[in-house]
Amino acid sequence: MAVTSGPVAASTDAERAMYDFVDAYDRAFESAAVEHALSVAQACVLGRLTRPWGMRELADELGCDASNITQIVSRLEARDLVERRPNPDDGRSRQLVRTANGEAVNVAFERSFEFARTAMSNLSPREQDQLATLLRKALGTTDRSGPAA
Amino acid sequence: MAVTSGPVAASTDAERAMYDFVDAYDRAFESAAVEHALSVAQACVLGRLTRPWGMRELADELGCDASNITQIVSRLEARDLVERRPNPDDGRSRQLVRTANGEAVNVAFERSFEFARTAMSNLSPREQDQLATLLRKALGTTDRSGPAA
DNA sequence: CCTAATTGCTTGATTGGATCAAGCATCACC
DNA sequence: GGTGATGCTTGATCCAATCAAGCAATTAGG
Repeated sequence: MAVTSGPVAASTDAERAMYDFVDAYDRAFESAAVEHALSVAQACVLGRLTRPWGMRELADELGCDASNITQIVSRLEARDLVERRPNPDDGRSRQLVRTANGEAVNVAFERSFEFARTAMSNLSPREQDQLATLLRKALGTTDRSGPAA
Repeated sequence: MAVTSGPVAASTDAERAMYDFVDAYDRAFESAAVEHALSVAQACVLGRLTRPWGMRELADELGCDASNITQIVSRLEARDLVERRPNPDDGRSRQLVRTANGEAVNVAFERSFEFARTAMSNLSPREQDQLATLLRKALGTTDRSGPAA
């Protein structure tokens, strides 16, 4: 059930478009993960390791318990996708990094997860900018990209 | 780990906006579910029952095994949120409906899940239309709302 | 220094979600 | 009315998530 979205009652047309979009995104993510024998959670973790991360740090980033990260990482480590290194500056902490194997799998995963690229390729550059601006505005985020008025 | 999105490598600015948006959506959904002691999967199922559904039908809709639905529904039923009725037209099938209780919880859940409404309220009506059009175009869906040339 | 509190991570237990194989009841078709 | 499909459930297994507890290393105070 990759799907969080649903036919929430009394939604406007714009809201419906949002649901459909998020739904498609989530399904595409899960499907790409499964292609490479990863769970969603594992793909999430693997994807963040563009630099060494501490376990605690990852737990905070992903908004879950540290012990959850422990077990997910243990499974990734058992498959030689990540490595727990000692942190030279703090004996309690670990530095989590991708192995060469993990790099390769992550690259393959990102290639499979073509949702974003496909979606964008359906839009002109100008439309892409518009979309980014609208999404950020909808989120209430200060738009860091737009020419904004 | 409500989050499927992640800092996927080499993403453009527009892709980043997408990730952030989906991430925010998913987190909001889960958070609203938890507020009402529902899991994401339970909220998903409960939310679809605007009419009676068969178990098989639900499984297809949500893209999972029928036995998965069985257990989720069993938990919802144990909490008196849904009811399994016999299908008068087919003795094998069930008609899954919300109880009065389930209706109330679902309404409360939808009220809590204000993400869509909040997001839209940050946009003018014209911008909402634009966003819907762009999202549908990005999905490659035939836009059913737009003036679309 | 040396203790005490804090911090980072792990373990164990428990719950829920997801999938698969198997089974049972009902239906549909011939 | 027997055979095969269909709808749902059960049982087993694995993973994700959370909580309580614990250990080790660090930090803070005396």
